[in-house]
Amino acid sequence: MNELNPHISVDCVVFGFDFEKLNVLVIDRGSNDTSRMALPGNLIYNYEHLDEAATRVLEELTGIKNIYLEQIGAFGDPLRAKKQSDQEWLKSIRSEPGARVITVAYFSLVKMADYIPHASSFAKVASWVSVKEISLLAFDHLEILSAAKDTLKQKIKIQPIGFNLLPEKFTLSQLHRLYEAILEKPLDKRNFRRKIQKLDIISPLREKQSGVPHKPSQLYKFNKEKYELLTKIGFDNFGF
Amino acid sequence: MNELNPHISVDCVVFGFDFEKLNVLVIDRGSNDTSRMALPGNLIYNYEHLDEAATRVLEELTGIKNIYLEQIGAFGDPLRAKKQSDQEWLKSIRSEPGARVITVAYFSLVKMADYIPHASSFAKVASWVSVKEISLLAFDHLEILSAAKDTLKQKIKIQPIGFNLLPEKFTLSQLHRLYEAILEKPLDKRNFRRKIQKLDIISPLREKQSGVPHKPSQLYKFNKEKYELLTKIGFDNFGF
DNA sequence: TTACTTTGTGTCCTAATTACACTATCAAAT
DNA sequence: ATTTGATAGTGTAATTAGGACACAAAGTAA
Repeated sequence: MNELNPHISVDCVVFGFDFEKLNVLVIDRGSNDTSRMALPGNLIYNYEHLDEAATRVLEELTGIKNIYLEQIGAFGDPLRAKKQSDQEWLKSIRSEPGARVITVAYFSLVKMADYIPHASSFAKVASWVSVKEISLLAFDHLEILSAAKDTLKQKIKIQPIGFNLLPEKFTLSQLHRLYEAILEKPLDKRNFRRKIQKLDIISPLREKQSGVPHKPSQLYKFNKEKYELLTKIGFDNFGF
Repeated sequence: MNELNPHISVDCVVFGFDFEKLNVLVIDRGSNDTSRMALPGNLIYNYEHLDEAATRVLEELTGIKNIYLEQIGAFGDPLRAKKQSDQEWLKSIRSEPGARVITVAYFSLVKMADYIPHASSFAKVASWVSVKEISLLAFDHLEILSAAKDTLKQKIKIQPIGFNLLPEKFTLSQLHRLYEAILEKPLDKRNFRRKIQKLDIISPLREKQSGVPHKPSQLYKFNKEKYELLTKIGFDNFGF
């Protein structure tokens, strides 16, 4: 048995929604070649909780605090260091030859407006890429992304986490398109609206869209209090 | 930053069903004191996949192969080594002072008859303990057990994994009690039977119970083929 | 033969789901 | 001022699923 202990990193799948499709934050490690794009991640400190490490990595990258974060699981097989060939990255983690990396993956939901790549003053620049356009990523990050999508799909069926992807004020159409984007299937407009309204976890505001070249839409906000009531009853099924 | 790398272990929550309640395999590390009971687990080898490590640990412990295993997630905060006081265990993992342990937790579903503690010829003896009776475990294992129960509850709603806990031939009543035990809520007998039969993933055998002091029950087997058909349609909701 | 135990079944009522199409309201262009 | 284009917003009917509920049947044991 090799006595080397593995390195532990956290990788984050940060989802954002642009009112049309799901996007993910990726770090461009050179060209525009997707095989050189990676999920944001870093080694954990020795004194750090796993969840805190993920929070830190995201804040270092985007400056966003109070981010919705959820663990996906642990990834990393012993061949990972051999499969990937990025010597620079290997050095950057102070890798001894033969040492492996185990990564604990997280997924995160943020309001896209909270992170605008070129406005950021952070070292590595991450950029938003449509989830559908990603067919290759560095390391095992494609597998992690895939797991993140699955976890998100499941999770949104039992908890109202989608609101983390929308601004405080949003329209039913935006919420509708969000659910369609996450679940990757069309949902009937009227049935969706009826269902979401019956849940009674969103409240209409005294405000409508303005400046849009069509009928302005009613704005709503997520009603956390009413949702808390539901969970106390053991509610865990949004029926999608 | 401390340069020590953490140790990685796998811990397994092995569920078994005795036709009445859910049980878990725990290792008795001394007395009958539950604070000294722990989930089976071990350090991973450096050349080992995470899933393989979990498979190995279980086989070393119980001799069972082809076990249903699913990752729950990674656990372990930097204080774990301080919180727990078991010096013997610390030594057994060759722990440097200050080194932390991160554990990747798995849950596993086995047929209880496949592992009978005292018939085993394995070093550490694990024993079956009713899940409901466990209110304390060593390390952070109670937290892991709790996560395992939650994961199992969710998972059984979308995949027919419960059959891993039953023998090849089982009765509808046994399946019924299994679902009640996992979901921790009563399910109406007739409604349960109707629902499970409509799914069409179990097939009656030309065989009935015998030797029981009551009306003998029809035996069924899980029909994997029909289930595969369902999944191809994207079916993922058992409606519990 | 009786007592005991568990199996196995059907109906009614309510709630949830699906499929489906037209009018209303705004900005922009003419 | 009128038209065009775009999206918002709404209801109903038919089907399907879910929940509550009680009694006869088939075996063993006494």
